[in-house]
Amino acid sequence: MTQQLPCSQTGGSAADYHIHTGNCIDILPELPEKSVELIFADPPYNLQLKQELYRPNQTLVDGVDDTWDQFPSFESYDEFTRQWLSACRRVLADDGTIWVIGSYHNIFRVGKIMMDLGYWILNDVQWHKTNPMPNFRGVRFTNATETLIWAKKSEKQKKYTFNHQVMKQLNEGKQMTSVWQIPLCTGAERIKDEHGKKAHSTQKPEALLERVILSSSNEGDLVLDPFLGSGTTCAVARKLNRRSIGIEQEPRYVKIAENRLKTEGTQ
Amino acid sequence: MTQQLPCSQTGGSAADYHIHTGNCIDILPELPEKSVELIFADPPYNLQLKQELYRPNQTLVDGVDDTWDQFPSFESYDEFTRQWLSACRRVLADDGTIWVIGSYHNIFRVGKIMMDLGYWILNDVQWHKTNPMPNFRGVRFTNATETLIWAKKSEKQKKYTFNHQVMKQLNEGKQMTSVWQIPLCTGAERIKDEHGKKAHSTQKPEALLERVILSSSNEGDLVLDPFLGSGTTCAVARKLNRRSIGIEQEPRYVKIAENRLKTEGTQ
DNA sequence: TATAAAGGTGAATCCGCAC
DNA sequence: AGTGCGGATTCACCTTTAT
Repeated sequence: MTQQLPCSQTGGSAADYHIHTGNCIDILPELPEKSVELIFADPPYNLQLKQELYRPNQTLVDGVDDTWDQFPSFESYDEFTRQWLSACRRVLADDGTIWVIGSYHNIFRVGKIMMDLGYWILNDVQWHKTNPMPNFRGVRFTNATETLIWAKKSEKQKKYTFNHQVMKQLNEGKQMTSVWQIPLCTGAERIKDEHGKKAHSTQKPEALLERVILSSSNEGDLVLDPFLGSGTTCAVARKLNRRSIGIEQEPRYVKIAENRLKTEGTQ
Repeated sequence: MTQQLPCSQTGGSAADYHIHTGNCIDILPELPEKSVELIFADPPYNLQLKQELYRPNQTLVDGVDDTWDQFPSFESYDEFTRQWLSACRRVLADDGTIWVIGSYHNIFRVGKIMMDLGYWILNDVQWHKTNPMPNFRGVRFTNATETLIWAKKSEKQKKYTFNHQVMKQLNEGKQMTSVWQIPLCTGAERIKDEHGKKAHSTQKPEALLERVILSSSNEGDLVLDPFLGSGTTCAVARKLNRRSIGIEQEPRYVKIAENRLKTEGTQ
């Protein structure tokens, strides 16, 4: 079934990747049930954009609609969140886990909906940015973290992958905690466009994905990213000998990701 | 109106405190509207601990099994949360702010409801515990944080207190970030009962409250804690010359708090 | 008295399999 | 679903006891 969808793919090795162009809410139902061992999701939290794209009854929003209550963007964002999280839960294997990253703008809504859908939280990991953007006006605390929710599919789920010893080794022989000190993705790792500007506004550091993938999947496992963006998940998955599927709606990001994987693959 | 409620109180100074015995959902409606400059709330987390946990040396972990932390369902917890947060919003001054602390068990639900009620999040501060309890079985990451949501009353609110320079001074001259490294409340600071056991299962460190109160209130301001517990908020508020109101449902905790304030007051 | 060793403990959603 | 058993599993800090 996957092959019927428009996608770029490699073939043959234990680190194959597929990239699908489109909305994950449309594409995920075409993937086989329970076929994915690990999901990493970095969903958008641009409420304004989402309000333009979705509403609870699935129709497109065009202009002012006075049937909205006082929190239209929250409601539409919640509906969007419920849909992609539900679609992810269908393709997640019964012994799989999911990671979702977000900031205080969206992570509370996302976490609440994950709980409502039956996901069972294992940890809330804090990505502690060692070089955060300062709050120039001094009106708040410098926002130095993003939150990753790590969850299994259900409360009753017995089996899931956690490579405790691998994490311990990455932490000087001591048990890894839920606080990960990792710098922002900058410098050579940050992908630039033809004008030298950053090609993607929220490119995640590979070090972050390395911890996610190493801790909660094994070699040969299939990893899914429903909001692939610049392709970090597929790139790190391949480096660590995991298979991967990426889904990305914006053709320009798909191009960036494909080029990144092609380039890095020849290195 | 406050005086008509059963409460213990001091009189006269800029650091007066009042402690009310009862459920904050019942008591808050009796307090004047918009009368409080700062709220710190440490509500039940609804931990849902379902079994006993032993350390590797076979000793039993003294978990939080208090009945006040038990809720029959997410829905009932959400309804409870909506009620106390609404009641708090009524008594909060139009230029005031609120802090709510929680863990991954509850903070996503709390944050979502805060947003729905119109609160506008300023920061999600991470209390990074320097000495957390390890994950003894090695099946998850050591849970090393609790989350504090700091919010103003509404998106449109222009004024609120943030003592940027005070925070900067507490951080070696550098802008304070949203990650606070503070140890657990242990040792002499931890209040013990007559048997030498911890008097409250979730007593917060004074260092945490100091940052909260110093950053977002001024001397003479009125601080409210709707879940006073062992009285840390009132104790720190008095030390920092803030007036305070504490509400606590459990008579045994009220006694502890009153005794703590009486004792410390004579020092 | 000083130093070392031993013991206690913290908001925790903490095992997996065979029978 | 309940029981029993083999096996893997812990960090920082404070207090108490021992040398």
